[in-house]
Amino acid sequence: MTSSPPAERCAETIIDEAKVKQAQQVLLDGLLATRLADIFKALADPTRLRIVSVLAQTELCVCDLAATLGMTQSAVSHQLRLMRDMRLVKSRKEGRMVYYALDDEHIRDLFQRGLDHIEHK
Amino acid sequence: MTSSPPAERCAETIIDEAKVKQAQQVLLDGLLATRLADIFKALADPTRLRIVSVLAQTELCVCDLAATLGMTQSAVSHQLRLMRDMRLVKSRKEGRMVYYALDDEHIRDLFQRGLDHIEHK
DNA sequence: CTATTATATGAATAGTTGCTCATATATTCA
DNA sequence: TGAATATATGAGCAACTATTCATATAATAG
Repeated sequence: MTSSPPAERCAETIIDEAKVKQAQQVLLDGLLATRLADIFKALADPTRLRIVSVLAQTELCVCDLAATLGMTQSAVSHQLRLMRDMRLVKSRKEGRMVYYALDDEHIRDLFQRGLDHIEHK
Repeated sequence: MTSSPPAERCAETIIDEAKVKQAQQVLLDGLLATRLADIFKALADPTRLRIVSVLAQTELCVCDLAATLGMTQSAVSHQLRLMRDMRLVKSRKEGRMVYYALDDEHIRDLFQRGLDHIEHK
């Protein structure tokens, strides 16, 4: 990747200097914003949400998950890998089956809260 | 919803028929999953999160927002358009300036809750 | 009127994402 | 052992996203 240009600010006008200063006090830090975005990204896909909705209730092996969703084993497995990397789910091997379960109370909480918002309103 | 389609469905094996049936009971409906995903998508970007963090506190005109974030007016304006389409923010025109403010308590709530999770843990 | 300025927006582009298809790995069974 | 089966994964691709750049619109100032 190329190095970014010199530290040239951002040549936009400022209307209210004081307001901008104040805004910058509450402005979410860049790294924090990225980490927070990653959490929401984990839930920003219908397939993953459906997986969460099921695993919030019970653990399930990959092929039963696939059958439940009506999707291919491959598609589900790929998503599970992502979700595992994001520490959203954990897996447990039993014979040739692998059982997945939710592994993040934050996610369960955000999921439920989002759902509440949609449902009563 | 109605009776299940022809036995074919998705040619994957099922390990535990009963578990799958139960899972399908709690499985999030496709349309609902999409709508919920859209909510989380709104928060799944660092720039939008930073905008939310500022607008959660005060309204601001586009160029002051741009200055606060250190981004171009165009980039911010494009995001604001998206956020407006998602009914996340509302705008108020005053002279040649346009002031934006948060317009969704759900979002403010989810944002704060996500932030809490990151911060104390 | 013309020039300036605040905002909006279309087109282009680089980066990301979610799936399919083919195949690899690993475990069980006959 | 070899066949069957549950899962994982790499490559490829189509769709989507966030930004930039150029320009359009609209309001104000002189």
